[in-house]
Amino acid sequence: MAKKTPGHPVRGSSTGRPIMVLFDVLGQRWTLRILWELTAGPLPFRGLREHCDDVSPTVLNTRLRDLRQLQLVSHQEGEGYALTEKGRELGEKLLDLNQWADRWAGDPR
Amino acid sequence: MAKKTPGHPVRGSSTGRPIMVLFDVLGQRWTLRILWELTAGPLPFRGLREHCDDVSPTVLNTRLRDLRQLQLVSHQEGEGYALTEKGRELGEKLLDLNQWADRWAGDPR
DNA sequence: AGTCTTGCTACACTTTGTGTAGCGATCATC
DNA sequence: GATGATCGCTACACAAAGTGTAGCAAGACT
Repeated sequence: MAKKTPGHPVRGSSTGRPIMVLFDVLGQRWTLRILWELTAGPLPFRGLREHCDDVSPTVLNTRLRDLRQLQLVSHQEGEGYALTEKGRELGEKLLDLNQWADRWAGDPR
Repeated sequence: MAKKTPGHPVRGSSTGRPIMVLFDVLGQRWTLRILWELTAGPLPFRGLREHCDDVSPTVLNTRLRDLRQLQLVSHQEGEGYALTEKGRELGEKLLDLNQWADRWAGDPR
C-alpha cells in the first residue's frame, strides 16, 4: 500500500492536498465512527470493536494503521488506542458536527 | 434500498441517531468530495463528474440520490446540482475542516 | 498447567466501486 | 428536418473493499 500522509497522492486526487488526504481516509467505512468512539476516551482493540457495532477486526486493524500513520491515533502499552493531540482536534470537529446533525434532524438536545 | 434519512437505522447502527446517519453517508467514497465541489457553486452532472476526477457515473448518481433524499443537495432544471440550505451549512463545516487540514499538514496558507 | 485477555491474521464470501459504452430527451444549427 | 451537442443518466463486466467467523501467539494471573 502507498504511504498515506499529507503531501502524497491519494485515491482520486494526485495533488496530495491535505483536505484530499483527509477525505480519502474519512471517506472509508468506519473511520469516522472509530474517531468518534475514541473522543470519549482510550479503548483497547476489542473494546473499540464492540463500541463500533462489532466491526470486523480486519477493517478495524486497517483503519487503525492508517490513523496511526496520519498521527491521529496512538497505541500505548496498557492503555489501548487513543487520540493524539491532532486526533483530539479533529474529534472536536466531529463533536461540532454532531450538534449540527441534531439540529439538522430537528432533534435538539 | 432502505430509506436513508435521520431517524431510520443505517449500516452499523440501529438507533438512527443523526450523527450515525451522517457517518453512514459521509463514510462512503466520494460523498465528502461531492459536497466539497458543490460548495463552490452549482454544477451539472457531467461537470460535477469532471471536478471529482471522473468518478464513475454509477457512483455519482447513487450519491446524488442519497444526498437529495437527505435534503442536502437539490437538482433544478437548467441549474444542475446545488447544495440546499442545509447542505450549505454542512459545507461550512467542510471549509472549516479544510483550514484545520492545512494547519495539520504544516502548510498554512 | 490452565485460563484470561491482549492484539491481531487468514480466508472464503458479499458488497461496493470502477470504467467504458451507449441510450433517450432536449436544444440549437445548418 | 437532419446533424450534432449537451443533458442526465443506465448497463454491465470486472476489481477492490468490507464482512464474519475462526483461531493464533504473547503476556499476566491463579
